[in-house]
Amino acid sequence: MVSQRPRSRSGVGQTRERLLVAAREEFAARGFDGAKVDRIARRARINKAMVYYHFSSKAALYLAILREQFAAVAVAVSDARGKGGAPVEQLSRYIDTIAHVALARPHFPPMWLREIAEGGRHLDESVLGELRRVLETLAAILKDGREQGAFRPAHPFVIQMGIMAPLMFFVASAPVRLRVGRKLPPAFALPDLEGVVAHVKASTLAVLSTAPAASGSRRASS
Amino acid sequence: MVSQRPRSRSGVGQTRERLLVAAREEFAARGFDGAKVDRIARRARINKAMVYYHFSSKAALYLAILREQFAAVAVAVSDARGKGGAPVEQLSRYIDTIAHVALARPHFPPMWLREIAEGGRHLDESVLGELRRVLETLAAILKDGREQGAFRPAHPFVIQMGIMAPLMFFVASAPVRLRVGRKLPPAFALPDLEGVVAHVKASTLAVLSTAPAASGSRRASS
DNA sequence: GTCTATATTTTGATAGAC
DNA sequence: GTCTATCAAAATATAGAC
Repeated sequence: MVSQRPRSRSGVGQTRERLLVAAREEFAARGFDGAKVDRIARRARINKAMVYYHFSSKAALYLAILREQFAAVAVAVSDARGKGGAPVEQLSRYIDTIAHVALARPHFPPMWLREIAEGGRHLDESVLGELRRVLETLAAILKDGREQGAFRPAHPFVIQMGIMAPLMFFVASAPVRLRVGRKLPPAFALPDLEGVVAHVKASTLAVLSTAPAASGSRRASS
Repeated sequence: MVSQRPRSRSGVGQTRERLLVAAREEFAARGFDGAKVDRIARRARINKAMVYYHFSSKAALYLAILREQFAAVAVAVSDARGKGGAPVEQLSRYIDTIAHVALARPHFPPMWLREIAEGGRHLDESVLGELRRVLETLAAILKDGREQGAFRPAHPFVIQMGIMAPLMFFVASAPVRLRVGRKLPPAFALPDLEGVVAHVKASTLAVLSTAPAASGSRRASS
């Protein structure tokens, strides 16, 4: 089940990269069961046997990609927290970071949605660990805020849902939104991610904030 | 591609119901590609040939289930809106209704997440139509609120993400949350749906509201 | 309406030459 | 490291008897 990366570095070793890129696209677009090894190989312009040279199975390949994606998210939010600042600022940066990762790694949101739907059947301990790191980063921010009197008590899981879910959903739902929006009155002009980020920030901070909201200061959308 | 329901009503006609129940479970748990017709038949305690007697293909069966689920959501929110009341009340009821449907039909959230991830590949016009009805119901509530000066302008799509996404995500993520939470400090006691509903209501209303928030009146979680 | 085969294709995975 | 050829096991779908 492990990725058994060959240690020799002859040639550019570009094949493995192409394989990973192709697999990421295929898994994101079709899911684990919908993805076909043949198709991955074709996309990567390599032979199917090469897939099994680099990874012991389709499942191992999938897991490697999943792990890399979650690790990237965990590192990103951890780095963001490392920049310090007031709790409100940190939370805002946390949200920006999630949104940024979702944009920079467009395969992450669909894969994450699928894993949720799947009940996490493909998640092993290492991936769960990365997930925990993300949640712990958020929890630390909330704790700081509470101790400094800026935030009221709140459940990290709940806050995480309020942040992560709309962002993942929004990015992943682009194709569906296009199709639904096409037959809707023009007042429904499709929003952009920035609008969603602004909404998530405003709504999350409003719930957490202990300070009376300055009425009229926050935009709800673009 | 259509469900070609036989018109004869001899016997209790229970087979078809069992088939639908089994298929719903299988599709929700495994997705379209992961679901196997053999397994659906076994679960329904019928023969595989019976599946094809009732539905022309696996895809047609899947679509029938998807359509029924989305129609139920559309009807539920439409009914909820029909009960009238002030915009704030209506929006609150809209959120309750979505949460209630997600609980009453536990297969809906995972199927919805998967369809999003899939880019809506299996959604046909009839399903998209139901989806539009849901969005239009929300848009009508927001419009009322805006006209009555209770809500500030907001993008229906964005508001929909802020409501739908956390609820779907939360319900569907129960298994993953269990596994992640198991190794987290006890302060992370798992939240319940009510906590999420309260958060979604509070945060959405806070963003939309034109009235200064009464500081300290809203709980963020349970 | 229901079942027992069975046809046909696809798919994950491997053997073995180069 | 890379390819060709191929196996063995699923999986969708159908024929046809009862």
